Amino acid sequence: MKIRIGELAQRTRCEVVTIRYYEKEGLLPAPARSSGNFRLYGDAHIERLQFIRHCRSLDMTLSEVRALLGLRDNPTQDCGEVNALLDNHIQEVEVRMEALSQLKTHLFALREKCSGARPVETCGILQGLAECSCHSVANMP
Amino acid sequence: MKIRIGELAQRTRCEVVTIRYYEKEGLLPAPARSSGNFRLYGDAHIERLQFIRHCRSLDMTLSEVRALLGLRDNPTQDCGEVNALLDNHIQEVEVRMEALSQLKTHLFALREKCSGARPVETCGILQGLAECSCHSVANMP
DNA sequence: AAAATATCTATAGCCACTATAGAGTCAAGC
DNA sequence: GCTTGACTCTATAGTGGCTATAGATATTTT
Repeated sequence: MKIRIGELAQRTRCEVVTIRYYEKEGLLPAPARSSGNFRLYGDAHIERLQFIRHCRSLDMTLSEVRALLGLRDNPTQDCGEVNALLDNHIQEVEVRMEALSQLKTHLFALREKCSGARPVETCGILQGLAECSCHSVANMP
Repeated sequence: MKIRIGELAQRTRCEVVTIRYYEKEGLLPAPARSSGNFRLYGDAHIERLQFIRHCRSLDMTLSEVRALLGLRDNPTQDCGEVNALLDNHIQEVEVRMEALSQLKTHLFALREKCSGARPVETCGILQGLAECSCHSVANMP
């Protein structure tokens, strides 16, 4: 039951180029090839790619995905590391949400400064943006 | 009152390389040069760079910053465009927050699936990740 | 047999920087 | 005057996670 890259892409809702990219990055093992040099994938590939896409849908980096795949491939005593990785990721997401929330506050404050119907020269928004940089640069991935 | 790039960097809390990058990108005009070919900046540069950094701290893209600088440089009748740009940006941030919030929900649900003290083979998290991709890939900048 | 579609490789681009290499400039101390 | 060290210069490559492109081959459909 071998499928080609296009069908794999359809089944996993993952772009063809992205599949090849994952292979190059070592996340997906290089599959068998047809006589015409087309990639031929089996069930294990489908499942593994689904795993990767699911991780990505949870906004994990490829390096996190790589780590999880490694733990899957080389099972250890218990899955503490898996939990730790996930906890870590959850924390990062929370930090990011907090940053975004503050950002929104600043943006609303800035938006309040102008109602929109006056000459650019006196626009409170542009003036607000020109004032001293009162908060640090958000560093979001 | 001309300062060199290092002092400009200090005053604006912006890396030296980033200043040169902004110049290359056309956000900052090329400054005068000393006899030894060092960049020499004046007050207008300082103010402009602060404006840029402030926009960046609000997570605007450089293309948004470029647009705002353009409106500043070529004042039009009223500042409706400025307001529109900001509203648009605020909306993007809101969309991003909503996505993150859903993400967190998914992550918590996944985290619940394993308490951490069992063999990797039966880890609910890894199993959860291997199951069908039930939500789309988050597309966050 | 021809046309349309799918696949192949290799390379460049995206964003907003960051890092590196190798050379030149300048002020202070000896 | 000479060295030391801090600063600056240009040019180039790398980051992440793809996306886009070009040009060549393979397979499928008409």
